[in-house]
Amino acid sequence: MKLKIGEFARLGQVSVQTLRYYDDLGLIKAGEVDRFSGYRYYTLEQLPRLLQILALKDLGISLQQIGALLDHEMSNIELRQVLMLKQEELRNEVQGQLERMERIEARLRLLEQNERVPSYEVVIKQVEPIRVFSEQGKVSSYWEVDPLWMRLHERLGARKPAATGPYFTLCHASEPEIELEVCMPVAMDAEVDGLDAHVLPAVESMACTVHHGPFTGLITGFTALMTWVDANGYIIAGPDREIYLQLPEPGHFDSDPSAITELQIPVVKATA
Amino acid sequence: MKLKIGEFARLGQVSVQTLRYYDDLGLIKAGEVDRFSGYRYYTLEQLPRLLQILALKDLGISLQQIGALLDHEMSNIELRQVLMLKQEELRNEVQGQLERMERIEARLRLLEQNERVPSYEVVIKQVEPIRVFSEQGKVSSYWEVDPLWMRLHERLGARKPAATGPYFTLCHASEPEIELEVCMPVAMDAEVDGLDAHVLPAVESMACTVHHGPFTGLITGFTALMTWVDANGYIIAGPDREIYLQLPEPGHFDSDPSAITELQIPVVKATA
DNA sequence: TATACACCCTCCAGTTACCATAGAGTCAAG
DNA sequence: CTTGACTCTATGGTAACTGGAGGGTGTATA
Repeated sequence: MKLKIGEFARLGQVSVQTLRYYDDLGLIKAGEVDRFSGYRYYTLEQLPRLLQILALKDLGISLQQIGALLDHEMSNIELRQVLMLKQEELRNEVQGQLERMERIEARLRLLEQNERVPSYEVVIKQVEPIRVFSEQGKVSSYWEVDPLWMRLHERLGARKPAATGPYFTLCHASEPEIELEVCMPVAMDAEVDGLDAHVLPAVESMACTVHHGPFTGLITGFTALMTWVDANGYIIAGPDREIYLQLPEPGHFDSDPSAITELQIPVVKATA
Repeated sequence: MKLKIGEFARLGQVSVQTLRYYDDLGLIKAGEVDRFSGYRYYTLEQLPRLLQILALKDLGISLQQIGALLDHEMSNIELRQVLMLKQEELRNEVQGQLERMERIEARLRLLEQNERVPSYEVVIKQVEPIRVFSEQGKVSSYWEVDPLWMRLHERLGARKPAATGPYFTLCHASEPEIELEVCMPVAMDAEVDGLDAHVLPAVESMACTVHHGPFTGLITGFTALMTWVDANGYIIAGPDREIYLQLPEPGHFDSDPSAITELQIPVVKATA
């Protein structure tokens, strides 16, 4: 009693191509192949093997592994490990998908209010430790930060080391007073005698967005960023940063539309 | 201020190849390409677009759709639909994955007890309606089913229509008495004058396995099937079927190892 | 000025588990 | 003998990249 491939396929609830594919892979060879026509013939005895394949595939195991398994090249201790790994993988995937669903919800809510594609996109990055020369101080307004830059400039004097990235500002506190730190990133081994640089530790997850336009708009950028952070179930976990990717023309800080500034806030997932 | 592809990639936290890929797709073209070296140069102004792409991708939207979206070929009503569809899709996926995890658990438990790959694989199929000529009756034991077959045979006499599949038995009840129905599947339009066939309705989900060996072992097959059904959170929802894919040699029902029988039980997912 | 080294280019192959199609051959019934 | 359902091989496609070969470019240092 031989079955043509189509009949066998129906019994196993798979497509004919799939069977041919498995044949090519050697996963389940046809019991007999007609020498002249090339027709594959299967027997009912092969059905259990096909079903085993489908069952294992259904658990998410790759065809390669299934092959190894069925040819007894894999002990059931290994199978166990594979299964537990798969489970772990699935757990993570489910977790990720749930988070993605949350983000979609947030986006849909945003869409309710806003008409167009939002102007601020937020991403979560990891940030490496950065070594900086910096100058910290209290200011009475965000526009009074210049003196800090000048002090930094003076301190470094002529022996300025090379900056390894754009300058930025850290905001340590805004209440009761605004406390800022202006930073110039330098190489990990850079030294200027008599001055000490310090290292900002790495940040696991940093919510980031990019503001495009004059500094007067930075506040809306921060607002959008904070809104996102909140809507996506994060909480703030450190001083935020303002990174001057592209400075405005000197003297036009409030009007040059070509300025580009990255806004960053360290966050952690709220565990509620 | 132009950025080389590597710098731009770092800002967006993507790989250089990815940027080149997106360039090929036209998703985000380099702002300038050196005519001679072929070097791509990006500007900071392009960063927001890249971040938008990444944000949308992160929501699970395909690059194609993102392209359409950013080029304003897709209204935000459509975006909304896409997002809601995605959400639905994710919900189903999560559902599926949770079920898969359950199956893996069941398999792991099975592995605890059993040493080898299990001898019975279970699959869930959909089953089409089947038209049958059948003979129903009560028997005192599963070995007393022969008379039913003979009655069916007699009734059909010489005017036997062609069977459209293997013969099978339905088990309507096993308590207090065993009530069986022996069936011969026929075409939907087959008629034998004076006899009426009836139609077994389609079954949404049928738990199926294949028993390979003499009939005496059928009981272990059914046991395995029921165990699986139970372990995977299903409950029985109709009469089971025994399909004689390959009958044993006549007179050796209890010993012929080449018999192949498919065991089927209609089930529904337990809603607990 | 030479050279080292990091960076960039294009093109191609590979990943997974199949599906679709073309063009040709085969089988069983009427 | 034809018809229609089936089968064969071989190739190309899917999504979103990754990796590599083989070769050119840009800049900082010796």
